Amino acid sequence: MSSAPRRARATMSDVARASGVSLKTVSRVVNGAGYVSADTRSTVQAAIEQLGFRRNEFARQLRQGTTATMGLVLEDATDPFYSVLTRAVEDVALEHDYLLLSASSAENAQRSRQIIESFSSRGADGLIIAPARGTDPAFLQAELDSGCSMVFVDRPAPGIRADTVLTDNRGGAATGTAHLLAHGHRRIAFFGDADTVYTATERLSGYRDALGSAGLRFDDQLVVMAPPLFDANTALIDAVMEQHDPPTAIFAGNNRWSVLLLRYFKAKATRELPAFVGFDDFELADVLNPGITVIAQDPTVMGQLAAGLLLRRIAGDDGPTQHIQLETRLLARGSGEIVGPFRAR
Amino acid sequence: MSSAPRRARATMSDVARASGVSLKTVSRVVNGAGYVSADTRSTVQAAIEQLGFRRNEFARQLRQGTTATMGLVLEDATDPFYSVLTRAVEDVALEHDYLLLSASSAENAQRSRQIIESFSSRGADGLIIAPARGTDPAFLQAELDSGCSMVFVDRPAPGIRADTVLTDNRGGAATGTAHLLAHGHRRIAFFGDADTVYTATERLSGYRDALGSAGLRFDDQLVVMAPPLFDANTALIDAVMEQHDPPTAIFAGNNRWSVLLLRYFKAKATRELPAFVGFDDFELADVLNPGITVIAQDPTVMGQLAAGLLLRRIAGDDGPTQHIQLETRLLARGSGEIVGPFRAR
DNA sequence: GTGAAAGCGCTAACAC
DNA sequence: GTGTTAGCGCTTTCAC
Repeated sequence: MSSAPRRARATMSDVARASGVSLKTVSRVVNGAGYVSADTRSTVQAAIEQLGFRRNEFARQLRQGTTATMGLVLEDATDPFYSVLTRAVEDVALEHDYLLLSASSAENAQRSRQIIESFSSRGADGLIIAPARGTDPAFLQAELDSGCSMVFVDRPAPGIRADTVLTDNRGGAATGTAHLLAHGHRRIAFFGDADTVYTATERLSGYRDALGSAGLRFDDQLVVMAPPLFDANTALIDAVMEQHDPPTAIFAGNNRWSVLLLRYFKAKATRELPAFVGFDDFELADVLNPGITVIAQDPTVMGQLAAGLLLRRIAGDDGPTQHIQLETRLLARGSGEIVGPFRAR
Repeated sequence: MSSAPRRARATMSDVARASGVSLKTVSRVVNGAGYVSADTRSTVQAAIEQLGFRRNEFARQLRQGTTATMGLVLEDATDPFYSVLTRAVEDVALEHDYLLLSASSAENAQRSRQIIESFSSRGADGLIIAPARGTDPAFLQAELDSGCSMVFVDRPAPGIRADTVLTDNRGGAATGTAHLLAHGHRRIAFFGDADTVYTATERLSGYRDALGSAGLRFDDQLVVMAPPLFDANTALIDAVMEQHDPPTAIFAGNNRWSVLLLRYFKAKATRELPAFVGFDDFELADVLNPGITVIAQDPTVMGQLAAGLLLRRIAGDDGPTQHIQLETRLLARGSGEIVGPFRAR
C-alpha cells in the first residue's frame, strides 16, 4: 500500500498541535526531563500514542552533537572468531544504549576506508577496528584528530596512538610448539597465513622462539606462509609432507589452515596422522577423532574489553594509551599429544 | 590530546569562509551538482582537503528525508547460518552505497523490538528481519505503515503483509528422512528445537510426511523437541537412544542439535553409530569420519534475495507481496548412507 | 555561475 | 509548569 510517502511519521509539532500544547512541552514529555503537570503529560502521551510518534534521532543528534553510535570494522563477519567478537561488542553496545554499526572490510584497505568514512560521517562517536593491511595511517590519524575515538583489535595500527586489544600471538604459538616438542617431536611443520598478515608473522616468530629454546634449527622446508583460501593449497602441503624426512607434527597458524589441513589428511586417508596443534579454537574441534588440540583465543573478552575502552574514550577519558594483551589457553584434546615419529602412509 | 571537543569537524560554512565563497557553492562542489567554475571548484576543493571536511550525513539526511540505510535483525550473529546471511546482505548494501545496521535479537521479542525501534528512529529505509517468536504483529504493522519497508527471512511474520524469503523446511526435512528410509531404516529419531520455533515444527512436519509416505506410524518416543542450548540435553538423548527398541538412524533438526548429538556419541564412545542426517550444513561436516550427510540451506542466496527485494520496495515497488521459498540440497557424505540396523554398544 | 533565505525535527537557553 | 526563540549542518527554492 503506502509506497511513495516514505517517512510519513508524525513530528513533535504534530503532537503539539494535536494536544494543544507547545513543542517544548512535548519535548519534555518525550524526554522525561523538566516539569510537566500530570494532566498535560497524559494528554500529550495520548497524542503520541495515537499518532504513532517516535522521536527522530537524526534531528536530536544533529542538535546535540552526540550520536550514541559506535562502529565495528572487521575482516569478515563469517569468520567464527569475528562473529563472536561482534556479538560481544553488540551486547555491550546495547547495554549502554549505543547503536552498533558493523561491516566487513574483506581485508581490503579501500573497502575498509570506505566503511570507516561512512561510519564517521554518520557521526559514530567511536570505532573498533581490525585494521586491514595497507590502510593509510595518515587517514586513520585524521579521523582520530577529528574527534572519532578508536580502539584497535586483533592487530595493531602501526603509527597510530590509540588503545589496542591484542592476543599474545607470539607467546601462544610458542606454547603450542613447545607442547609438540615436549611430546618428542623434532620436525614440526608450520602453516600460516601470508607474511603480510600481522598475526601470521607473530605466530611464526613464536614458533621460531620455541624451536630456538629447544636448541633446534629453523628449517624453512617445514614452513608454509600463504593465505588459506583455496583448496589449491594441496600442492603446498604435499611439498612439506612428502619430503624424504617428513615432519612428525604440525602447527597450524590459524583456524582456516587447521580446516584445510584436516581436510587434506582426510582426503589422503593417511594411516597415521601427524601430531597436530592449531591456533584458534573452532566448533567441533572436540568432536573430531582425535580431538584437535588448540591454542584458544578469547574473542568475547577481546570484544568486551575493546568496547569498554572505547566507551571510556568517548566519555572523555584522556589517560595514556592502553595496550592490552590477552593470554591464550592450551586446550589439549588428543591430536597434540600423539607421541613418537610420524610414519607417512 | 583531543578529548572534550568531540566532533571538531569542519562544516560547510568553515569551508565557505576559508575559500571565500558562499555556503551553497561549497555544497555544489561537494555534491558535484550544478555549475561551478573550474577555478572556484579547485579553490573549494583545496579548502576541503586542508580542513579535512567531510559532509555531515545527519544534516543531509534530515533535510533530504532519505537515509540510504537498511537494518538487519537476526537471531544471533554467532550462528554460522546467520553470519553468512549477514555477510551477503552487507555486500549487497555496500554495492548500493547503503549503510547496514545489524543486531542480534537473541530470540528475545523485547530486545528485537528495541532494535527495530532504534533502527527505525534512525530513519532506516527498510528492515530485513528474522522475527523473534512473540513479536507483536501490531507493532510490526505500525512500523510498516509508517513507511519502513520490511522483508522477513528464515521465518514468516504471521499476519503481516510483507515479502518473505524462506527455506523449504518441510520439504527438506522430508527429503532427509526419506533418504534414511531408503537406506533401510525404520526407526528414525528426530531431534528438533522447541515447538515454539517455526522452523522446528516445519521440519518435524516434513519428517512426519516422509514417515507417512512410507506407511510408517509416528512414534513420539523417537522425538525430542527442545532448545539445543545445553549439554544438559544428554538425558533427553539417553531416553531416546537407550530404549529397548532403539532408533537405527537420527535426523537432527538443526545445526546445533547435530553438534550436540555428535558430541554425545563421541562421549559415549559407542562402537557403532546410528545413521545420521542433519538439517543445515556446517563447517567440518565433511571432515568428520564418516562425513556428515546434511540437508543444506543457502544463506547467501537468502540474504541476496532479501536485500534485493528490500531495495525494490524502498525504491517504491508497490507490486504484490512476494513469498520466495528456497529449495534445500541433500549433501550425502557418508553418515546418512549407513545401511542396516544400529547395534547399541 | 553564484548567493540569500528558509527550513528539515529537534534541543538549549532563557523567558514568563 | 510552560512557551519562545535560536540554531545544529545541510539542501532546496528562487533571486541575481
